[in-house]
Amino acid sequence: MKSAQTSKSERTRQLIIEKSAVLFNQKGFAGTSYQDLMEATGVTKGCLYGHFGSKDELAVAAFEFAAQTLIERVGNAMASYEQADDRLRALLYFYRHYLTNPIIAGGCPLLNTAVEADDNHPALHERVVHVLNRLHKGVRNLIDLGKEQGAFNASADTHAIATFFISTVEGGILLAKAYGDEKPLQTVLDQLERWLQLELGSF
Amino acid sequence: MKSAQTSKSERTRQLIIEKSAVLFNQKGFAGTSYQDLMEATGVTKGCLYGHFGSKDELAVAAFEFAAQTLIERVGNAMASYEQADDRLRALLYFYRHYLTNPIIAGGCPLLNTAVEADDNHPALHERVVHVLNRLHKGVRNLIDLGKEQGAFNASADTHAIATFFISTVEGGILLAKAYGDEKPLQTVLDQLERWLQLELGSF
DNA sequence: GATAAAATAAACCAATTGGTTTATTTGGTG
DNA sequence: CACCAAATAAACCAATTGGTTTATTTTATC
Repeated sequence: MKSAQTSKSERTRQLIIEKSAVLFNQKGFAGTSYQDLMEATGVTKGCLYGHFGSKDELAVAAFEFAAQTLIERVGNAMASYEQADDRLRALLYFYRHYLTNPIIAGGCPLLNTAVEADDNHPALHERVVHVLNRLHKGVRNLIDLGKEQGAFNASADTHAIATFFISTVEGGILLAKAYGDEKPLQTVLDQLERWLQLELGSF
Repeated sequence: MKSAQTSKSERTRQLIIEKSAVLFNQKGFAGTSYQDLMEATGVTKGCLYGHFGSKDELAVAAFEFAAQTLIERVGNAMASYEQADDRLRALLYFYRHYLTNPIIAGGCPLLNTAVEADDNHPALHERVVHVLNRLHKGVRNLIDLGKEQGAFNASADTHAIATFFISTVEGGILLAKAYGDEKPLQTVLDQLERWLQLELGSF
């Protein structure tokens, strides 16, 4: 009827992924059981196994979805601007509302998954590294754009700034989540913004 | 009967705590089973339950130990200096070698435990917040000392700097752990050091 | 060297784990 | 409208989970 492109199966698969992503993000991989997944998705175990061969496979798909959503949201936040300085402001604004307007419940999936995966789950860990690379590259591209546009200091260390940016933001998210209060993240972003102005030239 | 300082029981208890702390830090609370704990401690299940009434209780004791060790190490790193600027340098130096000379295998227990606990484990979460507060207070005290000694800019925002400091360092540890490479942490600390020099006046 | 404290080995428990299979509906779609 | 993909309900599995109990052995300390 509606869409010839999304079959029932595909829609169910997507539903499973989206609901599972929240669970895994909140409870972690080891902390999430099939019982939890069945309750959260509203789908039977047989259906779950019909779409994903194992918990690992589902967890990877769920993380990919969460990461893709993150990347898209970051992209969308900046998409309407052409000037790098505007884009950078939009990026900071995006993270400023990260907790009140979350990508996915349970905090940053990159942070959460990285912590659990790096010692325990090679498949997930590999994806985490890949997404971190994408994010890092995105920030680097933004800085390089600003340099080309003459808005940013040409001698700024693009790579170091990108690393510092991601570390700072993830650390801020960690504190905000731990305290159940977005203020630490706001504080961190305020400081980061001032630092960026010094490093890149005022924007 | 009871011996003076370290009874057999106390020594075993400490052994259990120390070995468990590593496991929990690497595998997380949900990811660690009694089977794992028995193997890691070399002690039987009966002995484990003789000392700790439940996995929760043991996890809390193990985290307290890890956190106490962290606080002590940070303190020791700075203890031999009287000047706040020297202490701050020592603190940065301490974190510079955080991964090659780790407090406990598996990365930062504060970071790891915070991520798993805040949505799942109220008892652990409470301890995490408490330790974060202690750490924050420690950094604030250091900054205030520097102000009193006239080494740091008196108008610097102590609270915000402490928050930024912790966020940045934890974010750097996250990246370094994810990449299995201490370079991101080095980069982050380089940037943080430059930023602190600007904020506090060169030290 | 005696002895109480500490630790072991083991059986035991009910519940849950991740995962499989199959017969039976459901309902989307052609 | 009829068919078949998709989803359900259920039983089933062996292994493991956190946790308990008890009889036995080790050992620290007096």
